[in-house]
Amino acid sequence: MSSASFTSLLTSDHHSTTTSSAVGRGLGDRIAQRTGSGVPKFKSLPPPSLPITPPSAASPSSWFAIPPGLSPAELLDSPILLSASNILPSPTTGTYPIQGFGWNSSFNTNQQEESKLERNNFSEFSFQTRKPLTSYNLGEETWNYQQSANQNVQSSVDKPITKSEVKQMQSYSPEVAAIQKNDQSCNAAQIEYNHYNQNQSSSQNRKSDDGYNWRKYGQKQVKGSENPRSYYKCTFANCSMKKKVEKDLDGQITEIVYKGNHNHPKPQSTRRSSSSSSASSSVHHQSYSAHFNEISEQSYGQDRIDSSAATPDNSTISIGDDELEQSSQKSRSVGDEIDDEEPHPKRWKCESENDGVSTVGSRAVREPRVVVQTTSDIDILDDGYRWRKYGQKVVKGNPNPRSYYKCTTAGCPVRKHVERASHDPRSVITTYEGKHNHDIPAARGSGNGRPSINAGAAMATRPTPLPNNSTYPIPVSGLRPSLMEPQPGYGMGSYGYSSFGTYDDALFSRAKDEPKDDLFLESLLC
DNA sequence: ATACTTTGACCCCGA
DNA sequence: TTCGGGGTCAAAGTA
Repeated sequence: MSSASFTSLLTSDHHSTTTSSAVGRGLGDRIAQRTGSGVPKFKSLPPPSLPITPPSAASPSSWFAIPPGLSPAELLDSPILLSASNILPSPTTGTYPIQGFGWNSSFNTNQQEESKLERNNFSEFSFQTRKPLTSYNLGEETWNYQQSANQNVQSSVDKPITKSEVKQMQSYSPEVAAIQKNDQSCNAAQIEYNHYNQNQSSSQNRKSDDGYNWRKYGQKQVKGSENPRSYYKCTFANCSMKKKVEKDLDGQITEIVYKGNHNHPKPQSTRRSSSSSSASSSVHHQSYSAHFNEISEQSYGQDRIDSSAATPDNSTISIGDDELEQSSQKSRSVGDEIDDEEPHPKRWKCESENDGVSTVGSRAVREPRVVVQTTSDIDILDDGYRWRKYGQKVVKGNPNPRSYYKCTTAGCPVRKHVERASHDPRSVITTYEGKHNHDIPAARGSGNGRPSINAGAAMATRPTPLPNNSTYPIPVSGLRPSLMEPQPGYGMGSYGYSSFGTYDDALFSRAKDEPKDDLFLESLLC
């Protein structure tokens, strides 16, 4: 949970043994062993990921941009996999998008490819490299980090991670588990979407198959969208978990927003999926689903449920299985229906505000935006301060909701709001109001300021503080504020920035929208 | 009879 | 202060 743990994990490339040693023969060790380097566990872990693009809607090209002459198989072995293009910060948290490591290919994969996937557990990482990797060179330090991530992922590809390894990691490395938690929440949320869609299309089930029982308590037509929004509460006694689901006119989910936390284990399924086609995929899915545990465990999982049958020992592994399996099944089953013609990628978002890890990405229409809001509504967001979300609204002239945050430090007047730009849905504008009258708070449970992966790179790209009430649309990509170390005095100013759904988008949007930081831009484009 | 969904109305909060 | 809209309630409807 602690951001410091996050930091340490991600900066421990060459020191990973300090933590991995405790993991025993866990994933980290094995990867480190194979790579000869440490394992930044967070990124080396199987990608959490969301992006289970419904094949029926998503163009493969939206996930794969395989250079001419290269085959997917070659790409699997290519070090450019999981490039920075996949690592996109959240507009609010600035944290890396889990979907950057998306499993898209996994879920878009046909059965022929499946054997490969089974051999290479992590071959389902997203290949969302729409532009040459060089475009994403954000500077040496950042790049090094990415390389490190790539290496580790590559290593993962080389050797599947076993369920036991996953469990070991979870058991012995709480930091990893904490990080994974966020990832999985996103992953699982996306999975849920697919699962949901699957059931919708097949049986018109109205119940979402995230493993929990939900009671619909309202539906509303929200402004700025033709899609009705349904409100659900978890039916478990005293559980505060809610979710909002928006569907388009076709009944496809376009957005899922989770809020709160389940205060109970996921109810045990009373109907296990017995889909035959996925024994194998289930196996390989176990590997990564188990990596990213808690939220997913809380929020998503097995199919039909019986609330009364909740089990405390609710294995993440088993939880993930059905969803992954089924989403995978669906992907396979409709793989031929992939729509290459979707002209306008639609945003999706997955974030766990509570833990400061979120994802933002671009995907094809019909993929839901998935947001996970945990109960505290307080978090260390992108800038190192703690924010309490106090509102959200769709404002006039912009169909996109604006999140409103207050700094949680007593007496501090600073507020900010975040919204996706109406003129360019790929960009998110954060506007700060006021000045912090205090230093950046220490991260919870740690002496460090906030989640940080690469302080050096972060500092090199950190936006210049702006005057009050500023709106400063610059891409978060590369800035990765949440990865930045606190800087004395930084918090005394205010600034804003915007982020973009895809790395390449960010680059070009930045070029267009943010001409101020030429050096930064150059570093991106060189 | 029970469980769940639908839907109109109301409340609250932020613009 | 007003207004609009998101979120919620709860009665009615449905399976």
